[in-house]
Amino acid sequence: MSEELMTIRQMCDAFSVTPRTLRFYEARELIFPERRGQHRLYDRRDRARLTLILRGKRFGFSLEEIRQLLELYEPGGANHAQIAATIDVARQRLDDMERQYAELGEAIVDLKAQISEAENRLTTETKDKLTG
Amino acid sequence: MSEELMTIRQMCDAFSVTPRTLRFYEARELIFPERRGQHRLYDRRDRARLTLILRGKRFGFSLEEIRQLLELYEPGGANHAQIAATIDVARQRLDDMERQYAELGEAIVDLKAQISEAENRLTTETKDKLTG
DNA sequence: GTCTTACTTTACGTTCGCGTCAACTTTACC
DNA sequence: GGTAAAGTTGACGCGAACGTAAAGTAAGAC
Repeated sequence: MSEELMTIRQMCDAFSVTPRTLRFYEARELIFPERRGQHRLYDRRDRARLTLILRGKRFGFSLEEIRQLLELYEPGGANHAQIAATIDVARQRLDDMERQYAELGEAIVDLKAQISEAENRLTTETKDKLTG
Repeated sequence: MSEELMTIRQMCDAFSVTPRTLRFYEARELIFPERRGQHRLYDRRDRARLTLILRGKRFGFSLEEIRQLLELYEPGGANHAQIAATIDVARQRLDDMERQYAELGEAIVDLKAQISEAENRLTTETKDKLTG
């Protein structure tokens, strides 16, 4: 267990996904588990990538966008031009994320206000009944 | 023009959506334009709702979730129990949004670090070529 | 050895959020 | 009143991200 390999079931339990999902991500070339015979085995690297995949999904990125971003987290392999291209992609995503961050902050403030306003309506309505 | 009514085309141009999209939102009961004869006419309220719809979509909410949230922004009509239920939904959404906000902040820091690291790899590679 | 259990591939099905015709009706303009 | 522009209602199509059933394999338990 020098590499802390996990079976597909252990992965599913750990990350709350289904086997279908993991195989789907593999088909889309987002993760590359080893094969011991026919079975898949996931190592630390696969788990790190899956964490990033699930995070990306929560932010509304498509699997293809996530795949491109993951290249940025890979140490070697790509050539100069590829790295540069990936950086460009990443910078655009970063812009999107920062815009989304700001907007989300506003929306939170907004929603909070709406909630307390609605709460006031409730208590006021109650008071009306009591004093009416 | 006391209510600043807009045709579907004007709406599409103003919000960068297609007529199909607006009719789809109407079918899902997210907006309720008036009818002048057969044609739809959108007022200030419809535009406000559409703004919230598009914002919600950017945050990854489904149209059904958005529909529920929109009830919160509606002044009258609902009864006590309905308002209370809507507030519950809203609070859960708010939790999600705040979690997402925090996580997005981390992801931004993370991605920035990855980008500058990748940039360093580029410049280092260049230096290697120059000094090699 | 066979039974169970975990895993595999293949492949068709499903939901969401619209796109894209097709066929009609209005409305605007001359 | 004819015609073009804008709008209308179906209805089917489509890509993304899986769900799900079918059928096969491989390894350990007894």
